[in-house]
Amino acid sequence: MATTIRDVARAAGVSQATVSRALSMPELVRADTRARVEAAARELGYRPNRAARGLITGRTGNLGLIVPDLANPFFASVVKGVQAAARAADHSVFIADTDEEAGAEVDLSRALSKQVDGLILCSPRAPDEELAAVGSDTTVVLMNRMAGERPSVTVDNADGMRQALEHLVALGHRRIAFVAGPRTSWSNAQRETGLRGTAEAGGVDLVHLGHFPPQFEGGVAAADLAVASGATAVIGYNDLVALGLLSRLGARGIPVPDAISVVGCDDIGMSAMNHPALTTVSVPKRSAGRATVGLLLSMLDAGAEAGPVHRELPTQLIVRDTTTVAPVSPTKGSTR
Amino acid sequence: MATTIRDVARAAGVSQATVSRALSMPELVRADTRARVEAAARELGYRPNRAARGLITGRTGNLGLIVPDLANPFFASVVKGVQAAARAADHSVFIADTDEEAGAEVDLSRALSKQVDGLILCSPRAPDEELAAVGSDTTVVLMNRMAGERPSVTVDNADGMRQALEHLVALGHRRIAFVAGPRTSWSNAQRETGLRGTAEAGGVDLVHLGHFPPQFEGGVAAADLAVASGATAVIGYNDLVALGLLSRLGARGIPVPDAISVVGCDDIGMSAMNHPALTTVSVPKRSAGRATVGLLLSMLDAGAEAGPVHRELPTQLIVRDTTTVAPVSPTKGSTR
DNA sequence: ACGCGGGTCGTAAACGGTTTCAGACTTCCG
DNA sequence: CGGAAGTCTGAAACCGTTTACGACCCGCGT
Repeated sequence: MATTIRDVARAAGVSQATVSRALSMPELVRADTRARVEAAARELGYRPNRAARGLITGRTGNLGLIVPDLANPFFASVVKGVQAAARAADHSVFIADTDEEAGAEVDLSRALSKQVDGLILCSPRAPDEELAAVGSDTTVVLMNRMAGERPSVTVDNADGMRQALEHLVALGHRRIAFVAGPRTSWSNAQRETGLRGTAEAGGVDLVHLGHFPPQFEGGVAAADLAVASGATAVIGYNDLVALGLLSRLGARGIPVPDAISVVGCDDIGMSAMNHPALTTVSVPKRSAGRATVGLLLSMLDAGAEAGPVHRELPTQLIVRDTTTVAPVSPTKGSTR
Repeated sequence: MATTIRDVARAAGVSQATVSRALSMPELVRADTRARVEAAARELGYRPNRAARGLITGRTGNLGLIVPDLANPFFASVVKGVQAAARAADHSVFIADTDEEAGAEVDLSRALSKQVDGLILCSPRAPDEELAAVGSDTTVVLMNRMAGERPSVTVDNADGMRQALEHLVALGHRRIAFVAGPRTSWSNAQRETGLRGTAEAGGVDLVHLGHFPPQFEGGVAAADLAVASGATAVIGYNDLVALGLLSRLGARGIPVPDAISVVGCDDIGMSAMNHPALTTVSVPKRSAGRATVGLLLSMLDAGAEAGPVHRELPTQLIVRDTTTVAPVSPTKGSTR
């Protein structure tokens, strides 16, 4: 039914081999026959079947992307970056959403592995040993986390936290709360160590508030703990968490940023739209997506020659309206 | 390198044909040899190459999904629904993001058509004739719009608008503005006709405010026009638009809902999180995604026997905090 | 005239599966 | 014990493409 290479060959009066060559290695075939083939192909609307080609070349021209939750704007942006880069390189991308379901990435990656040249795995929470199970069949690059010797693309979370903390310190805050994300999240760990390091250096009281789901509701739940802690500023694991904080603080009538400053992380679109606009550390989501497919693609045609690679992208604090100088008389905490 | 059907055959001491049968038509092979084959397959970790299978069966087990913008939470939810349903049916899905770029769906669908059994096209803005160009090669079902005789899944936009309008009328509003979405958007047209119909029946002044981009910024831009129009309530094309309206109204110090009521459409997650929470007409995004793959899959194994099909899902007004009774003395407009 | 090399092109064998067809083996019955 | 019917299994063709190999033609040098 669909037009095949044989149809083109017949129409052009040549063999299939010539058609194949004319289209993919044009310099190997004489100019006039090449023209005949091209004309016939255009005429018949021929498009090579990539699956059949992949069968013999080993390259399918497909990439796989596994993310925990497409509805999370952070991942949505990453996906867009991946998409764009893949399309530019003439690749298609399978996208699978694990729905935050533990262990699903293993199944999904196995299902995909035969159909793709490489896999991008975005699995912040899965334990390392689980990741080890995936991708013996296909080349895998991790995104937004590191694990073992696996190639990966990450963002400099620790430095982002440093920027946020120094910003707050410069504003006079000395007791600062951090609303932690999921206990097993890789980037949460990064952010915590980043915070701890600069907190010690800067002499600030860092209050660690339990582990909360990295969503709006998590921030809502954490807000009361934050004000009770006597902190004059709160850093949310996430923009979503930070927005949750803002919401609950607003509901309680606590003015932001005058009574308490809030900063988020990720810089999702919503943050700029909020009122007041959220101060946040921006992570290059699109670029990270692009960089990851760049790395993956380069690994693919390097032919596993270079060792494991790692790229880390910078983060950047964006100061908006939810941070200001610390209130003059903090309710409690060390002001000495 | 990867284990093939031949490896399994050798390990089990049978031919490839038997392996193939044992795994896909188990009743055709004797119980003991079937057991041997299954054991060998499990042992070697054999997973059939779907691309190779597709080459001869014509079914790849892949679906394609083309959406205008993954970062838009509306589409993100739809995608999640599609994902879930596809996974349940043991299918993988290619996702392509056109980035709102006109004409991109044609290219993308052509690129994908050979690799998928069917295509879900979510292209609210493209003109009908452009859609006609896509999908002569593969079966296509439209999502969130109709066009010609194409099979499609939509939501009852018009009825949703009716519910919203009746809600506002019941609250005493008589002059109501609608912030229209893109001029060429199918669902915008649906929503406008739904509004116009019930507006006439209910005797309300419907103010049509230009065409705005279906985003937060669109709402921001439209807000001032809305208050100037003298309307006591505004319906946004979108939740994003409605949130933009709320933002600008808040910035101008106009109290919502006391001075003006606002209602959105779609019920994206953000709407419930806003303060005040947005009254909106909820559209079943996930279900729509699921229903679309259901329809597509049923068409695929019906073998093009049934004619074009259409499914329409209901919408449901969700009353939250941005709507209340009309203010007693509207600035202007017909109060007679 | 002959051999040789380079440029073009066709034949056929892969790739990893499925499916048709026919043969081999059982089983059962007369 | 022979044969018919039925059950399993294997050989081979096929899906659409790429590619190794060889055939052919041409012009060149000797």
